Amino acid sequence: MSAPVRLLLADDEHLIRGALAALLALEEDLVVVAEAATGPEALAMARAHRPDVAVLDLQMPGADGVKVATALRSELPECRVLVVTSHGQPGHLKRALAAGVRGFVPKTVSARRLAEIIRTVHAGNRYVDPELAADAISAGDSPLTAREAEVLDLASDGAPVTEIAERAGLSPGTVRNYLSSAVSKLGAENRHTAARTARERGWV
Amino acid sequence: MSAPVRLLLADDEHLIRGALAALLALEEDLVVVAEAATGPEALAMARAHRPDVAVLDLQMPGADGVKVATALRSELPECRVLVVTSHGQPGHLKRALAAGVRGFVPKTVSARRLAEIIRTVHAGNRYVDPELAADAISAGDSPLTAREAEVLDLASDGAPVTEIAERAGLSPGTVRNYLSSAVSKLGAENRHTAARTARERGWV
DNA sequence: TCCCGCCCCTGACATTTGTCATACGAGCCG
DNA sequence: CGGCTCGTATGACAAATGTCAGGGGCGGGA
Repeated sequence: MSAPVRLLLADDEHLIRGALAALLALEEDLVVVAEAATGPEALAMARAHRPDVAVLDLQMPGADGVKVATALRSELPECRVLVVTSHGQPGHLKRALAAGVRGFVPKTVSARRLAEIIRTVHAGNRYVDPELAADAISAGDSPLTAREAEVLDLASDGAPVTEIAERAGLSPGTVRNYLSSAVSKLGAENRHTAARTARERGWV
Repeated sequence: MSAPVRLLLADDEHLIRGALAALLALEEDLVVVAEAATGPEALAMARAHRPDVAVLDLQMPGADGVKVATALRSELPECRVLVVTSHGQPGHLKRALAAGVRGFVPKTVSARRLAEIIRTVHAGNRYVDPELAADAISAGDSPLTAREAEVLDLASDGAPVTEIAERAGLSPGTVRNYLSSAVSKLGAENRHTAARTARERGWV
């Protein structure tokens, strides 16, 4: 038998992380060499322990899984990254893939299945949960231009147009135009629903 | 030694649920007698197995932990309920306590700690995570009247006033009045931010 | 080269909001 | 009973927003 796969586990929920570590430890060919509760901690641990596969939660304080993956890609290219997510939005999938993530799975999979996927990823293959992939494909590509997306993003926390304009360095009229076209492209009722659907689809 | 504590575990994330079951099984006085992935399933399992303590995730498809807790309270009053949450909002805490939940903890606790808390709850005591409790206390009581809260809730998905008025069976002018007073009470910029802060504080 | 799409802006308009004053009935407390 | 708050409603006005119709400038592809 070859050397075991060395894992880094990063999740902010202690309960989950510990439980996961325990379950994965049952697999003979897997060994958890490091754990982290935050994005920066995950990076530090990765540098220190150089795992074969990093299993990252998407939502972590400090820096999310995708950010960590991006950093890892340049610092430790030989370390494969597998992202695990609670309630997966397709938008994150796209971002994750762009960041060089090799696997993307929801937490609804079983531990046994996760172990298999870890092996798959370690072998150099990719794995994306079929359901999440379908969602991402059905969401399609963003019809929004860069500016429209930016403005919509700034609008998503309910700020008034003047503030958006200021933050984007645009004239208020321009902002309204972008918002208007974004809303019509998304078939939304108003900018708030537009912002939400754009976020759901991963277009912002 | 007395009989072991019989547990129901409900969480939609298979990974977590399985891992949790495995960890809790390590404790000699705890035994997981049922697992569920959705709210309704949790209820059915509880009816069938009559556990001593139900450990419920706050977020589940079908019916959330609080809804399940409410149902359990009337159907199986002798079953203690412990709610576990990923990223706890104080609002849910208040709702949960009102529903007769005996314990409320974030998933950042360790498995060992969780086991202790399960024992505490089983003994008839209450346990609320200190940090979450502090948040809830600092959030205070809702300054909103029932109608204001209702209207704000309907407004939270970005619907226009006319639609809110229709859905609430009110005149549009009245809706605007309520919205206006709610916004000023919450010190918000507009109804959207007001709706969000109200939701964060658990006032809707 | 010319055209087209995107970016940025302006101005004008209709509609939707937020805000205020005011009103009336119901229920509650002193 | 007399005030009080709450729910409900109007009407009016100001401000914000959504929608159109333009018009430059710039870069990339036919």
